[in-house]
Amino acid sequence: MLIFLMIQSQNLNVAFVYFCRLQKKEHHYMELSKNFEPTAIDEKWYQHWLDKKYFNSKPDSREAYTIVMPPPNVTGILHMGHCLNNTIQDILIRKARMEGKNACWVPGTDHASIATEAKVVAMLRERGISKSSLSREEFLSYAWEWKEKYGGIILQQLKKLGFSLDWDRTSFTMDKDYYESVIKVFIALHKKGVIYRGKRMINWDVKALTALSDEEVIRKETHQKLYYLKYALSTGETETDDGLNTTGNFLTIATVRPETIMGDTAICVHPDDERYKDLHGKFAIVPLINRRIPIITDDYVTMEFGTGALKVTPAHDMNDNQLGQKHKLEVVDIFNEDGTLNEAAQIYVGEDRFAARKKIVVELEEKGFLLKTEDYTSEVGYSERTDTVVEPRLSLQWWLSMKDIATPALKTVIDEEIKFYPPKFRNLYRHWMENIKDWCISRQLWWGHRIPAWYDEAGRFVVATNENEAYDIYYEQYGIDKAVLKQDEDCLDTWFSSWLWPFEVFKGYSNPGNKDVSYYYPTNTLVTAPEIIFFWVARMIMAGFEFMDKKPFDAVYFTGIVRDKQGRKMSKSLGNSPDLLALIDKYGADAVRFGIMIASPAGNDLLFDESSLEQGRNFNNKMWNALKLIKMWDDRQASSADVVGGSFAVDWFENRLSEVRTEVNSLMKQFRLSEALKNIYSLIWDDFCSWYLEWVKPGFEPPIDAAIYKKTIEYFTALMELLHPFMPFITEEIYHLLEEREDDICVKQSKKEVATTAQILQSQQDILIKGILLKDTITGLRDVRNKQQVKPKETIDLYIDTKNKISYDGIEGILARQVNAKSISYTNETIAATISSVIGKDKFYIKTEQPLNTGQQKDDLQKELDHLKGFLVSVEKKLSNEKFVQNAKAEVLALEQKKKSDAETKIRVIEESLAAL
RNA sequence: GGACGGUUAGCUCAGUUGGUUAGAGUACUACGUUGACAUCGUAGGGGUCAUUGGUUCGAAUCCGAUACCGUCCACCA
Repeated sequence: MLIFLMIQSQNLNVAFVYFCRLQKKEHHYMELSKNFEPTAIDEKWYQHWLDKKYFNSKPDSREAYTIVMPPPNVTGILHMGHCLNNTIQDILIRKARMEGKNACWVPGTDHASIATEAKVVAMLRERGISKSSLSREEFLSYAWEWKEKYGGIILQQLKKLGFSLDWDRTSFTMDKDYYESVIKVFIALHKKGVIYRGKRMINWDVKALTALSDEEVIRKETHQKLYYLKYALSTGETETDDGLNTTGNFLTIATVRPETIMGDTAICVHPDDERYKDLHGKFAIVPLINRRIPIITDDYVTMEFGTGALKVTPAHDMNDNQLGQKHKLEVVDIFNEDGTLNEAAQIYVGEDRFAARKKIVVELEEKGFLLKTEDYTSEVGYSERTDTVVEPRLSLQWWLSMKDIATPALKTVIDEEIKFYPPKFRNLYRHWMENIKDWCISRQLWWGHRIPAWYDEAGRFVVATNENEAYDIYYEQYGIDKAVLKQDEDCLDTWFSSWLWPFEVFKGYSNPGNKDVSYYYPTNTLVTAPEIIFFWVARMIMAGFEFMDKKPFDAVYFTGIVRDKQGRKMSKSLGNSPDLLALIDKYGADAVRFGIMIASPAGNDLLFDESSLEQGRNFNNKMWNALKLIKMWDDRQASSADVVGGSFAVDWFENRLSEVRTEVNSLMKQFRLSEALKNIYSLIWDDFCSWYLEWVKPGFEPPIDAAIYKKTIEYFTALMELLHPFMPFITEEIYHLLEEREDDICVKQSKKEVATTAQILQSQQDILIKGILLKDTITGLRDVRNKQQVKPKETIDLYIDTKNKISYDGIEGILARQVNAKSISYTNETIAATISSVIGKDKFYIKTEQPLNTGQQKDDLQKELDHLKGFLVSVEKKLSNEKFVQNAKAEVLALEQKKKSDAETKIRVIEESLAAL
């Protein structure tokens, strides 16, 4: 229609030009989809980056920036924890890469002995094969088969999120070299005398049939019953007196584990407990099995708990065991390794411990030994891997003495040579390290690093790299050459291999001093979950000092725990973990990365909510549409006329950009990534899209100024660079769509920021301040229009009453356009028949065609007047306070005085307006 | 039982050495679709900063106590 009219008016030339622009617009519109469509774009760029080998790192003259990825279990599938963890690492790595560092991020997997062995056993069971029917070699070949098939799944899934890992360096804790290093480490520590064998109380997993370290035991509040049992008192007075005759009197004890009474070898009371004073040194008789046991005293016993009498079962309780050692008690082990009762129990032999508990309670009650039962809640240990109740058990295991190894590792964190973020974890670390216990490193499993110890038939053993060496050492040590040696069946705790990770991925132990390890080690940052601070972080620090003589990393960033909307920890058993791959399909990788980062405050847990992913997707679309807008502008017909004051917009944005860039850099140095992202988000959405683009947007008719167009492309590019570490795919795509480019944003070197916040020049400050004035004025006038129901399309005439006309220099054009004013003029007098409003210190009159609603205006002005008067009172109160004037700093005082005079000016202006109405 | 952390808008969080009558995102409300975007725009409402006592001219901020929540550690059967 417009074109038709133009032709009608014989303005043929203009019409023709306009028609061409329309065509061009149409063309661009077809080129770019309505919204950002991530799937194909993500795949395209990831492949491109791989083809270009951008993620591959080799030692060179640049500074290295190294991160070793915490290796996920080979059994793992991608979950929210991985996503959060690795997104953070990717952001740090990509940022470093763009800052000109040689960024190296090493991927890999952990063999996870218990978890993997459980998976393999389950797989075999499905095929109808039991583990016990297989030889070690047969089982391991199934396990490797399983690993080859499923062990890489998680790494493939990580690629979907765009992680810039150096895939050529992919490591596995059971790679040949790695395996050999673990064995060598064992031998070295054994030689040093810190690895030893010992029969001790350990946490036993009756399902996995293996020892667990303390850290692998999860304590959970558990509802139980406390049984009060009567033990008959024996007439016999001495140790040798074997009479089972009873005095007819009883002693009552309280226990939650009645099935262990067959293992009782004493009853213990507090020496000061008046109730039992006459029983010291006497004997009691265990119900049902009639074993006579001594009554001993120890101040370990709490008089107030239960009856104040404790049954002592040294084989089945950590504390009882210690008591037993102290008092040299007999140890009666009544359980098999699978948690069933053995011959020593005499009764219920072969029954499971919990089945036996039920039955024995019934029998005790029937025979009159059960006095009463109470409900009781206490913490019970469960196996982290199999979730069965852990059985304390005496067992011969391999141990690593920790005291000496821990010393330098503690010091380095206390001295902040290794920094923890957030720092609160330092205390936790210190406490654990100061109270460190020896580490049980053997596991009764096949999948893992086999303990390099060989035994003869007499139980004597040697530690050696291989069988031949074992025979040599054995001969040397015992002078026997005809012995038959058998290797230990057990393997090492998984963490005994992963504590070498930061240097062994560079073959730092197997090939000491090689080029890679000297270049990349110590690594820069470790990003991990606080749950494994003891399992892994602490031990890596120890290994670093023990084997490399250097700390493994400069900083540790502990991520939060990912929780669901209700604050519950995400877990498989709760089923509240979303399907990450489905989310990536739905929202795209960038949106997932955005969503998880924006919701992840530094040092806090992350409450995952899909709505933050939606926010990420919307952000993608916003940027996509900004791109479409810019592509519609045509720079070829540019004039140099600055029709709408675009040059102010250009200057202003330049300064905003540099301001935010400085802020972002500073936040990222402090690992405040979520806040950095918020700043970038707001810079793009608010400052760039909502303000800048609107300010430079050409009208329908005039083309955009060539210089402004060029600047706009430059700014958009800079924004994409800033955002790239967080959202790599869309930024790379837009980078290439903005202009024809040879290079990629992925490896683009960002400008070095020289200025710090303090160094921002006064002229820059002035521009930023003017920007604030402009925005406030626009917002204020739009508010007035809204309240007065002036239709958006309706133009106004604007009159400004200001003492400082110069402050509107260069922004009048933008202001007029943004508030749809057809004219702006200055005045010192009240303009009749207008809407008046006070914004900042200036007064505005708006002339419209609309009938005026003076009531509404009066209300608004009155409201503001009340607020200002209240404000003024508080300021005056402060200023009339002598002590304040005496004590406050000069700046503060000046500020208060300025506040006062500003408020007074505004009040006067508003009062004038009110009077005029 | 011990240690540490937290409590700010309906929700998720900022708030730098005490100094505008406390900010953001999201949710909410009103208005608005002709050309980047309704997955959007414009504007708005919303908080006794957990409670309480103190220090100070001045406290969300520093100190003490209380309550609640969380995490870790610990041997009360």
